[in-house]
Amino acid sequence: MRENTIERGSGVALWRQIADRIRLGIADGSLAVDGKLLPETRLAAMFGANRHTVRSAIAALEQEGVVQAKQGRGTFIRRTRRISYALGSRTRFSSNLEGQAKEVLSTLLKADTIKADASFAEVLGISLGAPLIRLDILGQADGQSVSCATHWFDGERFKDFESHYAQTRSITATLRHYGISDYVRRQTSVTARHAEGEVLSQLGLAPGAIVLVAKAINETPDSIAFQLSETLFPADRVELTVNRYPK
Amino acid sequence: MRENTIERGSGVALWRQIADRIRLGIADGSLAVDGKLLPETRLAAMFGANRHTVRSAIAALEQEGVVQAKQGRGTFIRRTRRISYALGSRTRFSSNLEGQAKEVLSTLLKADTIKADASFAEVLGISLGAPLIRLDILGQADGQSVSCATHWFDGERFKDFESHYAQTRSITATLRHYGISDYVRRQTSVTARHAEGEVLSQLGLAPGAIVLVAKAINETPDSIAFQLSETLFPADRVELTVNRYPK
DNA sequence: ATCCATTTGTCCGTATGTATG
DNA sequence: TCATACATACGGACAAATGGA
Repeated sequence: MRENTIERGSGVALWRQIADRIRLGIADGSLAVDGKLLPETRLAAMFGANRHTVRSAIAALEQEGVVQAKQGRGTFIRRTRRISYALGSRTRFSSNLEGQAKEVLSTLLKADTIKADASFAEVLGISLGAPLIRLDILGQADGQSVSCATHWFDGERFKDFESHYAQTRSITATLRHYGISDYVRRQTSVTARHAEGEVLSQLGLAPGAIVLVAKAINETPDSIAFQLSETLFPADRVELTVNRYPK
Repeated sequence: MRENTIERGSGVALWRQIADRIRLGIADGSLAVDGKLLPETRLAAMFGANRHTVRSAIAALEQEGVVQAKQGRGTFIRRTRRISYALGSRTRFSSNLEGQAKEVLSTLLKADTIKADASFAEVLGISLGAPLIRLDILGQADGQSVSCATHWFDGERFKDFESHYAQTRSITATLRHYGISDYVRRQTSVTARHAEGEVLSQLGLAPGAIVLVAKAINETPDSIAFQLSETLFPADRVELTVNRYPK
């Protein structure tokens, strides 16, 4: 659908660019023939690179669990489709992935209380330095990490949020405990960057992988913002969708 | 807001990772003090890297036009905020950027007719191999490239689309000529990857830059899909937003 | 059972890019 | 600017495994 060129000598290693391209080529089927990747020599010719370089790319993909090479037989594809995550007014993690994965799991990675800085305070309508609850939650679908989210809540309004969350393992249920029976997403903004730091291991990504970054504001039906969040999605495993009629 | 770590030996050169981080740091203000970037030694300490490496990163950003280093004075920031592009039912390029840029420009890069493959044919309800009009359009705001879109239309329904577009320079106006006075976006899916090939020069990006990829389906009010598009946005210049009430 | 083409795996050496001090 | 260490990329040669003729 787009170009064939690979850019050399500048920041991103050839093998990594090729790995990205192969991952895409597997997804849209252009580089795969019945469950098998095209041979290394073919790929090398297509990308205008040395076979060794292609091998490095394949080794990285093997590390990620995308493919598995077998001597004398070829390189077999292990995982293919991308999960769709819908961005809408009623965005909820687990219900969002229903039908796409058999098993959907949320794990609390970290919970603590920090002080609100200016930008948080303004959006949430609290004072500068007021307590702010921060939760880090890992989302998995069928044993594969698909998201890593940080959520922020007003620490005074939601006292002991962590303990309620620990019991229910659901943000929606915990909010209900505080009298919020319904909420909607005021805004989501999306951008992308390289994954870095601890999220690499949390999401099981190879260094240099790209993550989608979705920042969201949730509000009650009377338009009071009560939650901010920043969620990272591995760009090769997840696509975000915006549909005509948000449920 | 997130980690400080930089990953070495991993496909993406340190200087490029640092350049990406500095670009972000400029956008959110965390690495800039009144129009100036923090000194190289400070940055080197923050990233746990050598000053030479930070200098390489800054040189790349200078090449991109993001900053300008002046001997003895510091490194000055030339461009800063990210443009917000709203994804909604009524997504139109130029009206979308109103208020964010003084000058919004669309340039036709290429127009041709190809044959529909299976996936295009199915969504557009045309037959396999039927003519498909393809337009490549560059979007600029205040002299800066912000998007590079490929649009596909049914070649039989929209005969001579290119020439009408050339006159009006507007897809909305051209569609009106074919009796489509209104249309909405059925779906947008978003993912991200490294920019590659000719879009690098079209968008004025450094190799290795990340682009958001938005694939969209537009339909008439009676739910007939008539247009597919794939738009690339430089992730460091644009954020995509989804709002509560799509206009 | 043997040969052959295909395909991945391993080893050598060399040149250039990246990162540090 | 220099020196050093390691990562990246290339080229060639050959070994090892596979499956079909």
